[in-house]
Formats: sequence, C-alpha cells, structure tokens
Amino acid sequence: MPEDRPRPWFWLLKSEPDTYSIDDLKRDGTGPWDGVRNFSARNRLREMKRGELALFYHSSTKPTGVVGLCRVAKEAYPDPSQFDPESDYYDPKATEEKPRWSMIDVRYVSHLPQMVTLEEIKATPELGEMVLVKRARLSVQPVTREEFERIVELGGGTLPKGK
DNA sequence: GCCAACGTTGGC
DNA sequence: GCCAACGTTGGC
Repeated sequence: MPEDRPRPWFWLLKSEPDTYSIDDLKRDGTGPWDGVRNFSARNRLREMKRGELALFYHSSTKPTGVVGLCRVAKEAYPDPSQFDPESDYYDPKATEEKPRWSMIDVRYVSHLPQMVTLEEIKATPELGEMVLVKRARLSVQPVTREEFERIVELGGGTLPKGK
C-alpha cells in the first residue's frame, strides 16, 4: 500500500477472545491494546491516528473472523508491561529511556450483525489481497478502505459516521 | 494437539 | 549481512 494514500487509514486488530474479546471492549468502552511484541505490528501501531477505524478480529477460536469495529482512542505510547519483570510481556532490552514496544487505546464502535469468517474472506475475490490472507500471522494490519467497507457490508453492518 | 509459516536471534 | 536454529502464531 502506498504511503501517500490519504487519511484516514483503516486497520485490522487481532485478539484471542479468551484474552480480550469484542464483548470485553464493549463492556469497557475504551481498552488498552498492549502486549504487541512483533516489530512490524508495533510499527503499524505507531502509524495509527486517533479516530481511525479498525476491524476487530477474533483469532484462535471457532470460527475465526471479524466480529466488530473499533477506533483508535489514543495514539501509540510506551507499553508499561515491557518494564515489568513480573509481566509476561517483560522485555529486558527495553528501558524507560529507550522503550522498544508501543501500545494504543481503542474505543468500541459496534458489533457486526454477523461475523465475517476467515473462510468467507478467503472466498471473496476482492479480499484476496488482504494482509490477513497474505501474511496471516501479523496481528496489527493495514486494510484498504475498499476492504474495510466490503467486510462491513458482508457482516451486515453500516459504516460509522464521523469521529 | 499438530505443524506450516514466518519472525527473531546470534554466530560467523 | 547471511543464514541456521529456534520460538511463536494461529488455522485446522
């Protein structure tokens, strides 16, 4: 995707629902997106702008797929768990002066009326170039506007207006 | 639970 | 800077 494409950009965020589900985010209103320990995913987090929309994807469940929408509530800041030796996400190479890992906050927007499964996405020709299909393991991904809108449509949802 | 794909580390 | 070894993700 060209870097000069106009804002807003669109995103896909993966979470295991056993860890943090769309229902958890709905309950919380705004939630932390932390624990990312992969450099490309982190770099994507750092590109995300407040107000931009993301597809909320449930991974490692049956079936996997997009279940709803959220938006960036707070842009990237240092993930405190990297400094905490007690945390699963502790990184001994990170220091307060030179943090390695970032997190964002996201705000709940909506559930899609129907989940859009990975199977469905793979079966939709216009979605064949999605990062989700091409680089399955990346947990924070860019999505084109067209892909975003197509998935919302497949899920029977409506595009949220404004910020 | 398996295992393919792929990201990261570290020796050279 | 390459690449083998190793670790992790995530669909199935």
